[in-house]
Amino acid sequence: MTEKTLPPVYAPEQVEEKWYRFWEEGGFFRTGVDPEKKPFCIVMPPPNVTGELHMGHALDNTLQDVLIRWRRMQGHAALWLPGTDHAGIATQARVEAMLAKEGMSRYDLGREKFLERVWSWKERYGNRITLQLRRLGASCDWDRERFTMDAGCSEAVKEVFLRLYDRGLIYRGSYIVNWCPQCRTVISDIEVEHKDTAGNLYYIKYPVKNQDRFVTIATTRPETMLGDTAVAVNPADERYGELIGQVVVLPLVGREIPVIADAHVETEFGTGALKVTPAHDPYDFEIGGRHNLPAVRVIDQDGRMTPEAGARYAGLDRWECRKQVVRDLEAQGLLVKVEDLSHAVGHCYRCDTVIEPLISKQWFVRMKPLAEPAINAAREGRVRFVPERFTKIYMHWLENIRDWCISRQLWWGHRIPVWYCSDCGETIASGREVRECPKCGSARVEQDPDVLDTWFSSALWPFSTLGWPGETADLKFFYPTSVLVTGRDIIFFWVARMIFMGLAFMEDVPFREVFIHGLVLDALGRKMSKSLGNGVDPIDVIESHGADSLRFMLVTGNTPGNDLRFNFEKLEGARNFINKLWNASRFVLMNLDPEGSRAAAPADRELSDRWILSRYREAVEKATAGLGAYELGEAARALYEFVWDEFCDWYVELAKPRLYRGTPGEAAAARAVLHEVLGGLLRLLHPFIPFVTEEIWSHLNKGGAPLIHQPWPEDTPGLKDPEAEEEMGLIIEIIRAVRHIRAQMSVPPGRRAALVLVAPEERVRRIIEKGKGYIEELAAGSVTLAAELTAKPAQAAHAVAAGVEIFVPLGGLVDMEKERVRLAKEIDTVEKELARVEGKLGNPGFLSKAPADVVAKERDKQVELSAKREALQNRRRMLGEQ
RNA sequence: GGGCGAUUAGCUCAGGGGGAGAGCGCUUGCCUUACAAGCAAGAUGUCGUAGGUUCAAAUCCUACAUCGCCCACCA
Repeated sequence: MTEKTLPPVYAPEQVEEKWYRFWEEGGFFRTGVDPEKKPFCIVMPPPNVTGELHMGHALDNTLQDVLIRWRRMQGHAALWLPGTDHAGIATQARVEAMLAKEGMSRYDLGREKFLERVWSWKERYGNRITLQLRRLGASCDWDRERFTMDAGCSEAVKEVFLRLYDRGLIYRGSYIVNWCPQCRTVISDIEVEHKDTAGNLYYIKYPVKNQDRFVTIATTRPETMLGDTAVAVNPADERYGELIGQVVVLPLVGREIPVIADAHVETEFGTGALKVTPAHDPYDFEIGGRHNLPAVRVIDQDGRMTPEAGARYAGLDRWECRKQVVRDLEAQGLLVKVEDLSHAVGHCYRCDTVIEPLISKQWFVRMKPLAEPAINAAREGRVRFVPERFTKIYMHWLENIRDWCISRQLWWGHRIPVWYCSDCGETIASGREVRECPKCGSARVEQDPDVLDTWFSSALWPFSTLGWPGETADLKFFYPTSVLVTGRDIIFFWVARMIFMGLAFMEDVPFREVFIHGLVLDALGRKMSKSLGNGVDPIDVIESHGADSLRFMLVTGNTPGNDLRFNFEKLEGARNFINKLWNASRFVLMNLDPEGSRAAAPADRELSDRWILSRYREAVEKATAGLGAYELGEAARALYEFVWDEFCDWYVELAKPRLYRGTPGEAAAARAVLHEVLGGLLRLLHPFIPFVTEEIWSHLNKGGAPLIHQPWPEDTPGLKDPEAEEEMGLIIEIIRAVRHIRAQMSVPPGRRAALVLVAPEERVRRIIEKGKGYIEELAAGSVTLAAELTAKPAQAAHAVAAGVEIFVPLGGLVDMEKERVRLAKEIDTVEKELARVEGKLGNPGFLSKAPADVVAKERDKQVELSAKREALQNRRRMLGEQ
């Protein structure tokens, strides 16, 4: 009776919360070390604590959840370890913005108070995204939730820093770095986004000292000329040969600077003469290093000109100064021309401000020694990318890697565990607070004010979350983790760094496989972004269509590594599918044997039962294979097709007459098979759409164990029933043909028509015999057709002669004549090829001289071709010889 | 400048050496006791262009074109 209470439309909002609570509180997501089971572990890419769930997260976490739920059902110790990232710049900026509203800056509060504010902000808002992940259905082991700045992770960060420092792989130095004047911190090379920007190329004359001539240089940044300390030309450049070693007078400044030769100067670009500003250009910095040039710093940390730029310019904003310099040059007649130029300009990935290269003292990680093992690991296949092509991108980056700048001028983050003695200048790296200098005993020691790049702690995530630097059972059991699922946008930021850190500290890769997915684009194919305002909020979607619909939409039609367009039609398609499943289940539940007798002896099964069970095996096979190959979209699609096109459209319809009008035995058999297949389907679909399947399961298996812990259906290709599949396949074709006749040709009841079956006669008779009932049922009203079913065109003609007016060749809804021609051609080519192979094999010279494997290959080919020829000839026979 | 991906039905996309696929949209007919978020029947494609390999190419190879992405110190 309760079955009747199931509404005809599935209402996700009424069940999702209930089931999530049931799973979480029931401890169904919990996993620990279990030597009886195989470990399967995914460490979640930690979303920013400041974050709100966006479509990218939804996709990433859906894929992970599908894999985890699948492996859990397969009986693995499936651990999905969640957590969040402290997101240095992002979080600090968020809290600073809050302070700004109160009219304060972090400096007003001071470091300690400010950090307190950030922590309380984190306590208050930091769990937001994890709550949103729950709504998506993410089956993480929340008891193990971690944070990149919790005690354990902080311990790991310190330990790694100190060990790298001891190994000489971390050093401090003055280098030119990418400075963001807005965020007021240095950022690493990969945090700089190069954007093509429309700019100008200014041609400026530099007078040669004591001579009446000039060198004309070209620059996009005239304001930096105030810091020039040389002009460089290519030594092979004939135009400038005699100038090398001469001195030019820097306009506006009056400084005398040398003309030097450097082989890296392009002769083609601009005038071939390059102004050298070591303090404000990475390239010039290197030239400066090679030639021992002084660096004159003319721009400060706020992007303003320094006193060294000269009184006229000091204090000006860099853009203001550019205009001023150009005006001044023009006034002095030193500006030759200005050209338009589109060139790549570095922007801050966070705030989009134009990066200012500055010389600054920072901490770096020496990358070459760390990169090498990471390259080897990929080359040797110890870590495998899916899709494969991302291996190349990863390798290319590591092969050309430069040292990693890891210090950040922020307060929120892992503070660099280094102290400096202001008396003797000693640098002390330590895991503990240092109060006095171990060298001179001075108490005037101060910790480095900077913190580490956020990605430094993320790089340790796969082992810091499992208890490193302790030697935990978790580490032994779950490390290396099974797979990393992430977007291709953070291969460098994160994936590569985890790999080299894992290799450096765990002596093994952090994960065996990296499953890369693309971006979620909007309906027009654009990146979803806040500034465009084209983002779709996953929570809105969950509220309107349910989490299962969102998940299913994200998984289907998505192939590894490729972008995915979000559109509502697809979402509706997913919802409709879920509703279809819901209704098919309603049907099964309504017809369930009230006595609960489910088992039907195989003997009671009829053709359609055998058929659907066999098709079900096929679905199991495809779903399992798809999941194993990370072809989740393919797996989901196979299930979609099975549910809709086979189970609903055919089997359920074929079961109805037996349920409604059949003998008790027939009805019981149908019920049992419906129950069995639906039960299996729910398992297969559970990883993709966990809520609705668990809900249906609870009705189907009252009082039983929940679906989430049911075993995944075994892949049993041996239980397939090819005979049933073939017979049923033909019957389905017949039914479709009969319907076609009726619909297209409007056969009124009572009028006679004939179907021509393209198959050997005795088979046709058998099929017709078996399929008669089905045909009468599903092509009702056409019953008079059944008697006329016939095997050969000739007989069809006979039927026509006997007053039958319409006939349609089956399989022959295709053009029979065209088919015959095609077949003839194919047989011809196969025969030709076969003749060639047989000729070869009949040649004693070939047999005695050719290598054994070549001969074997030819023999295989012969067998294959003969089989093919036979199949083709059979088909031709079936078409009916003329 | 280098690398990668895409190009298949009106739209969004799967597939992939031998008979062109799905969803949506469209046409026609249906509220048939699971479902109108549905059922049944249909129409629609020289699979970007040009070469090559092959008995056979939408599929593999090579160029090219268009779009997109990533990397890069031509100021």
